[in-house]
Parts: sequence; structure tokens; C-alpha cells
Amino acid sequence: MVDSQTDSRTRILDAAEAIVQARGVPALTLEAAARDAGISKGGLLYHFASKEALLTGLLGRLAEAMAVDFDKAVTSQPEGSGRTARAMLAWAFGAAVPGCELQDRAAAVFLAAFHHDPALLDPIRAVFARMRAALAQDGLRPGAAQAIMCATDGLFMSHVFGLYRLTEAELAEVREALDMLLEPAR
Amino acid sequence: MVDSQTDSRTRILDAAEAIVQARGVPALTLEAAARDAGISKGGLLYHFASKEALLTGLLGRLAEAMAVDFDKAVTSQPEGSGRTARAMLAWAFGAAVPGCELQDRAAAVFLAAFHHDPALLDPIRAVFARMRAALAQDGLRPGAAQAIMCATDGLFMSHVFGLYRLTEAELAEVREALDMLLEPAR
DNA sequence: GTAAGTCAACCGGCCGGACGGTATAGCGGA
DNA sequence: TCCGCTATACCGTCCGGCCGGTTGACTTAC
Repeated sequence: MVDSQTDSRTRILDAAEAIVQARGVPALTLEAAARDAGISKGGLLYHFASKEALLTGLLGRLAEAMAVDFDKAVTSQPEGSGRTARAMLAWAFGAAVPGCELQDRAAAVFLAAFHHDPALLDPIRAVFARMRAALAQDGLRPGAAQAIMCATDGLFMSHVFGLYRLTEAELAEVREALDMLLEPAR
Repeated sequence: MVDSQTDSRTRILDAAEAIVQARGVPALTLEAAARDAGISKGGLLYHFASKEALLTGLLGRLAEAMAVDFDKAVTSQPEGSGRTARAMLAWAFGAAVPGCELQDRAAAVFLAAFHHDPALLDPIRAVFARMRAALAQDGLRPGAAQAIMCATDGLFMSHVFGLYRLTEAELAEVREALDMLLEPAR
């Protein structure tokens, strides 16, 4: 199920994410998470006093991972106009094809948390707000950066719900189209 | 809760959608749907033999409404290159601001159905596939039309999960940026 | 050095409640 | 009378949460 050795807390979180990914939100029960993490239900409840606490833990971890990952994408882009938007494109299209581990994790945590209580997504909302703030002063035409973010979010949603999946060729074409929006303010 | 007079079947579907919108997916129980539809649980089960049947009914209705609405948006656009993409923009941005009734309904049905069984979304997937097929032969630069669809889907997702909400001014800016992608193949 | 005490970590069984689904009886119009 | 529709009562299951108890490592006391 999940690597032993690592501390129980992260083993539980890993197991919970894996369950949602593999068997869906309804399958995420405290018993199942405990079992897959290799501990008893009581043991799980020692670390997370309620299901909500477990979900809060999942979200905190995800929000931090997303923020770190995104910041890394930004700093790896050359400075200048449209830096944040370029980072977002690189981030989204880099994650869309391969293991896209973070993408899958995000989808699972999103759905599980939202199902229990939409307010649990607040940490993620904060991350998105930060991204939007950075995009707003990116030096691009107003709206262009936000349009790029919407597009990457749309790709993410199509992935979450499995509505459609673009081939690599299609992805490249979409990216090429979005690159057009990167030209600085006219 | 829901208008009387109309036949029970649609009253039940309306009530189910309203419950999810108002109180979330977990609140959608057969009892609650029956009560809000002004009917007993047994009565509901006469019309929908199981919860899955109820969700299937919701999805069928939604898929048809979406297809009809989208086709209407297409035919109301002048013919020519990029017609489908223009329709999609008009559709999404027309629905993003006001009552956006269909948008809210879609969100509710999406979440409820996906939670029960992701395969239930197949009718919706068919609608999306039709849209993508229409976009692919829209006469635009390859990828531009799909990029527009991704952007509108992103707007939809931000709405579903309440991740962020654009002001009308921001929406107008985003649309202006996306309009740039409408220029015919270079 | 060892006995006593302490504390975090964990176990596993139990309970109350809710939900999906079934069974069966009742009602009103054609 | 028959049939479409509705109401009521009930069952089995499952899940979240709780609780008493256990282990083992580490400190302290003598």
C-alpha cells in the first residue's frame, strides 16, 4: 500500500490520497485509510481526530506543495514581462503529460475535501489568489495572463473529471496558441 | 421547494439539483429529494428505481440541455471561420455573469454524478466530444479553438469549486484576450 | 541497577445514526 | 375493477467517532 518506515502521519496522508485516486471519494473511509497506512483505526484517530482533520491535513500539504512547485516554476523562468504567465504555461504543460503526480494528487484531494465541506478548500483558494495577484502585475495585456490561467485550469478540470484528454500533438498546438497571448502589452 | 403542478418526474429532478446546489452532494439523499419534491420516498422510487437511476436521469437531462443550448449558440453566430469558437465564447461569457442557471445546474449534477460513479458522466463526455469535433474543423489555427475551450472550461471549474471569481471587468479583459485567438489560420 | 512512573503511540471493539433499498398496503380516476 | 401513483414501515449495512486498554521507550528515585 504505502511505504513503511516513513512516519505514520505522512503514511496516512499518502494512503488517503492513493485511495481516492484508485477507488474514488466514497472509498475514503477512516478504516480504509488506516488499513492502507498499516495501522489501526484507533491509531489513525490518534493522529487525525476526525475525518475533517484528515482532510485538512491533506489540503495543507497539497497547498504547500503547489505553492512551492509554482514558485519554483516562476524562478526558473527568465525575468521580464510575462514571467509568471510563462511559468504557469510551463508548469501546466509540464505536468499535463508525464507522471503528473501533483496533478493527480491535487484532483483527488480537491474532490475529497470539496465533498466533505467546500470551505476546506480555503488554503487552495489562497494559493490561487496569490497566483492571480502575480499574474495581474505581469506586464501583459490585461486579461491575457488571466486567460492563460483559465486555460490551464480548464486542462486541469478535463483531467479531474476525465471529460477529454488531449493528445501530445494537440497539447502542443494549444500551447502554441496560448504563447501568442504572451506578447507584451500592445 | 419546487413548483407543484409539473409532473413528478421533473419535480424530483429539479429538487435533486436544488439540494446539491444549496447543501452539497452529501445532502442529496433519496429521502431529501422526495421530501423537497413534495412526494414520499416510495413515490420517488417508483419513478427512479435507485439512486443511480436518479443520477442518470439528472445527467441525461443536463446533457440534452447543454447540447441544445450550445447548438443554439452556434446557429446564432454568423457563419464563417471560427464560428464554433465564437459560439463557445459567447456561450461561456454569457453564462458566466447573470443567472447562469445552466452553469449552476451543471456544476451540481457533475459533482453528484461523479461522486457516485465517474462513468455516469459519459453522456456529458459525449457532448464535450461533439464540441471538440466541431472545434477541430472550425477553420482556426490548430490549437486556438481548443485553447478557447480550455479557457472556458477553466472558468467553469473556478465556478464549480469557487476557487476564484472574476469581476465583470476582468471577464471582459479575458474575453478580449481570447478574441485574439479567433483570427483565421495565418 | 532496578523498580516505579510517565507519556506518546497505537490497538480493536463497540455504538448510534443515517442511508439505500424492499415490501406492502392505500387511493383515486378511467 | 384495474392501474398508475403514493404512503408507511421496516431491514441490512456501513461509517464516523469514542473509549478502555496495551505496548514500549524514556525518565526519575532510591
